[in-house]
Amino acid sequence: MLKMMIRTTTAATSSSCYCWNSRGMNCLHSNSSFLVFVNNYFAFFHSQPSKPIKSTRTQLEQPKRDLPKITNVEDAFNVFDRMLQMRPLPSVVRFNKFLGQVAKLKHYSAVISFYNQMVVSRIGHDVCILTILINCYCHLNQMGFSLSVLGKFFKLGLEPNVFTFTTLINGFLLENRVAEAAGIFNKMIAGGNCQPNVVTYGTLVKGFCMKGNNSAAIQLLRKMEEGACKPDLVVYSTIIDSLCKDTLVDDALNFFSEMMCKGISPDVITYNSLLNGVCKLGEWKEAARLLNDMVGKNIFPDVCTFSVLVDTFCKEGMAGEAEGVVEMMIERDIEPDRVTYNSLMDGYCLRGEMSKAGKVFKLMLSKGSMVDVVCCNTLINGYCKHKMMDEAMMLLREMTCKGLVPDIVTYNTLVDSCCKVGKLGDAQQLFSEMQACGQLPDVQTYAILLDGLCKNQQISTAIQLFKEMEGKKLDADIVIYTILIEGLCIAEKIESAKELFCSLSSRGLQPNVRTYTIMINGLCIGGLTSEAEKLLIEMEEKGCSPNGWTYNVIIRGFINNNETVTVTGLIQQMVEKGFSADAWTTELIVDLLVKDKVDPALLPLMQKENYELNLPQLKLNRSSDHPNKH
DNA sequence: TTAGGGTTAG
Repeated sequence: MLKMMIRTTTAATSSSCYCWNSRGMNCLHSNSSFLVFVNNYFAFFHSQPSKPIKSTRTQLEQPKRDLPKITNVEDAFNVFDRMLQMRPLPSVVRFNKFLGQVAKLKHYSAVISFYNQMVVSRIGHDVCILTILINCYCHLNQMGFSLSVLGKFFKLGLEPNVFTFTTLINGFLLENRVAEAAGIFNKMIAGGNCQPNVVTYGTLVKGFCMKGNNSAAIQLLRKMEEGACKPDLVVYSTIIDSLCKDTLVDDALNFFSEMMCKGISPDVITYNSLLNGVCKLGEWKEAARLLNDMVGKNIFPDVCTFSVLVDTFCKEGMAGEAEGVVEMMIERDIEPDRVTYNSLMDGYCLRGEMSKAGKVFKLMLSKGSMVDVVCCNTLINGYCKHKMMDEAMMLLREMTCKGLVPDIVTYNTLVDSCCKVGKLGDAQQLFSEMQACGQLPDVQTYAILLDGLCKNQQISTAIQLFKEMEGKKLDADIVIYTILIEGLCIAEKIESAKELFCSLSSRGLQPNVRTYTIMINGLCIGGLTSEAEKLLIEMEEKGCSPNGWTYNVIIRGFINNNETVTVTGLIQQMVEKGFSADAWTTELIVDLLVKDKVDPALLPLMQKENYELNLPQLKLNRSSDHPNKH
């Protein structure tokens, strides 16, 4: 079905020339576009032996296997039952191998249940089995149980090894507890018996990267260089990936060169990180170079490489090209996975082609267990963005029927859209429902609902909700306070808005350009134009430069308060700073000029900005400017 | 037999 869909669309688009430069960067000419490169690349790829990676792996892995292959949890239960019935019972090592396989399939709860049955059946423990158990609790975010297993080591007289400690470090990192992870690492270094190895270092490097602390990660890599445990491909790739995610692609490429100079060869994962980094920046030439480089090194793209390309094409609004990539994957017998299809679906959503997005979703449904919460969220987000609330709500109900648990993203998306279409009751109902289902609202959920309430003139309910949020020990950030200040201004409670604004510094919060602009707008609405003007100066002094929206707001404020004397100076300031009046402000200014209420010296300024001084024309041009656009 | 890196959604 998808192939048919793909063929229909690509036929219409593949002959066109494309400019890949929606972000204004490194555009290739249409005749040498990245798309042409990708096509050439795949032509090369087609000439290569079929399925190079898959066949090699199978040949290598087959003879090693001494347990029946377990592909799902049902297999695991059957195999375990058979093992328990064997006499004599299989060795602990065999049970370990079995549990290791099940853990690799991410059936962590099943592993714990098997372990408990092993205890009942008096099958012995060893360091390995307890480490597997710790790993399972870690992945289930139950560090408390992981630590109690560690206690078991001492009770049984077993000594945790480097695997055990590395697993614990990883567990803390999974819970974002980097300091505790680093604590174990430091104890290992200080202890002497069990020194960290390259995997331990790699785990901690990942932890620092997760926290966005690239410099700590790099420092650790440098420390490794000084010692006996040298950084390997994984350590370098982790740092390269993190730098790419922070858009520091040049730094990432420097590490890439450094790594190769040390004789460490990159693999498909390293290239995928770099490719993703350059694609996100729109650096197509670099992307093409990297793909060429991979080919030159006989590194074959995998499903993730293709998914990055699909996602990039989709984000650029080139769903047709993304379909082409999916088709190439299918032709190459590389099965697109849920990430690939999800990106494609998102691409259709972005273009408003919701029926095509729905078709991809159905295709995924037909492939068994491919649909997960993320896929549902993507489609729900698409429906919401196009105000198809009924379809979005229907999908939420379908998710539950299919046993998928809607997460915080699902609810935040839906609550936000209900607020935006004015269905506040539905938004509040979803807010209650999510809590009843055990999904605790986060700061973003509160921000969404508070914004909805404030924009719909329900300030007292908003304040009540804000208090509820404080009671839950959720830290309100500047976004929350800005929403409340705006709500108070909308409710014409300017004094309360001012009070809240003034209290920000004592709460350790710094107003941003949005906060200042909203407060300036509120002051103008309340007729307090001189205070608004003071605030405009103050924000500049405090290092928060006003933007175009700020100037438009204050200029309109002065005009609406019939204080036209100051307007000329403000317009001059705005133009000097490279901002311009939006259609709404322009209309007000032109009106003043027509009525001869402002300095005619404004005329050249307005002409400088190329405004047509013609009212009907202005009305036609009037855009629906929104604060968020600035 | 046990531990670390890459692609998707608000």
